[in-house]
Amino acid sequence: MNKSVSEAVIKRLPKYYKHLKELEISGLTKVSSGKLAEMLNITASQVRQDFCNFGGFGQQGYGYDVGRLRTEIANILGLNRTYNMIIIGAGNIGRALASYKGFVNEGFSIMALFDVVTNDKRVTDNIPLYPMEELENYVNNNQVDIAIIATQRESAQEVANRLSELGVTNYWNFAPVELKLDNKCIVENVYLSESLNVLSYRMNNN
Amino acid sequence: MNKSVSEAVIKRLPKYYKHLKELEISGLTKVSSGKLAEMLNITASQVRQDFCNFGGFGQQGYGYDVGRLRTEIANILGLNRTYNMIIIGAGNIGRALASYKGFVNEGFSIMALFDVVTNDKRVTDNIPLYPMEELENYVNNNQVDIAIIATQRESAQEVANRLSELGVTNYWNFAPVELKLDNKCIVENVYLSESLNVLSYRMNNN
DNA sequence: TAGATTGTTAATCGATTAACAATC
DNA sequence: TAGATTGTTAATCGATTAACAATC
Repeated sequence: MNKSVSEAVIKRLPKYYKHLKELEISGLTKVSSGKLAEMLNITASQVRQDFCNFGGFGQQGYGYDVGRLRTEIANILGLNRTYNMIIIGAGNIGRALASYKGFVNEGFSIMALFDVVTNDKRVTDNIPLYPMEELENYVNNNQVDIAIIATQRESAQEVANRLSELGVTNYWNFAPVELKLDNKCIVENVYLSESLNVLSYRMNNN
Repeated sequence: MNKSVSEAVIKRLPKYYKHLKELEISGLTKVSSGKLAEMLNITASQVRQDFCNFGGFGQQGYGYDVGRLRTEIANILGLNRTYNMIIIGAGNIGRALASYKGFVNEGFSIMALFDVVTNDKRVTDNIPLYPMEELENYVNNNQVDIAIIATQRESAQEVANRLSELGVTNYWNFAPVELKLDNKCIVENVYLSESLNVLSYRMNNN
């Protein structure tokens, strides 16, 4: 099993998962590597190789059972459990993520928002907004699986350090910096401006 | 010159650019491939190979001139001009992007927001919010370089079709669907839930 | 049984890394 | 001149693709 699954494969897993959910909703119960390949715009070979990394979930001559495959991939992705998340930074992005309903369905719940300024900002939906001073107290008394860093670039590292000392190891980072944390920490970055720059690159080089 | 630059290289360009800006701010005027490699966490060879794709901007025995290199990469990325953007969908993400100040510095300005519901929502900062019926009229009378799709999943494709018919060819898509548009269109996707799923994968497989 | 389609090995392709002559 | 460092070619590594025996 997963002794170093390549980055490329990992990035495709959520795509498989998404398409399998769609297939399941549309009532299909079986799917072939060829069909999945078409949906993801890759080759059937690659689909089979990808699943082979995890043992292979198909049946020769038949294909893959949609429900089974979806469950297997959900397990691989860790979607068979729930995650408590907090957001640091109640600015535009922080509040947008807080009120976005899409994550909860997949087991990711946002428990609290933190910001230096708490007065002029409303609590978003039913999620409480705490001042930064409350961070230590909150984390010590609540399970925090993932911290979402949605602060200004300047304070992101400092906030991550504080969280790291409190034992938080998993970060979804929206600040345009590379967080330097010790090796046991896991950081997944969303660098919006890089994405926008790639778009403008393509606009000028196609 | 750029006869098929690989995806991997393209994705690194914004990172080079970001670090070069930092170097410039910190007052450094020269930088070596080794130094840049260290900043990006790659090898010096790779840095030189990357720049070689575009002709090479260095000087043997010296290194790269920070200002020159930054300008060259800015040109490659198309950052030597401005872009007029509109946002379709004034929900959480749409409004967050509208009020985010970071893009304007790089020449990306948000000119208008569109949504089916315009009454109960305030105009964000100074950006006007129009009803969807105004879309055709607006696009026909204003330069729109990039459309940001921030609608619900369900309406994203339909909105993109409308824009495409109006001649808009460049899309920054935040809806969790793959937009199907003709080949001359350029779509750059930001799939937040895929990023979150990769995070949970790593949390469960490290 | 015949047809379909997997899992997996082998071949190919492309990206990364190493090496080094060129030269500032 | 000697040291540093590029641009670029060659070697290596890893990912994708092709092929096919196994088998449902």
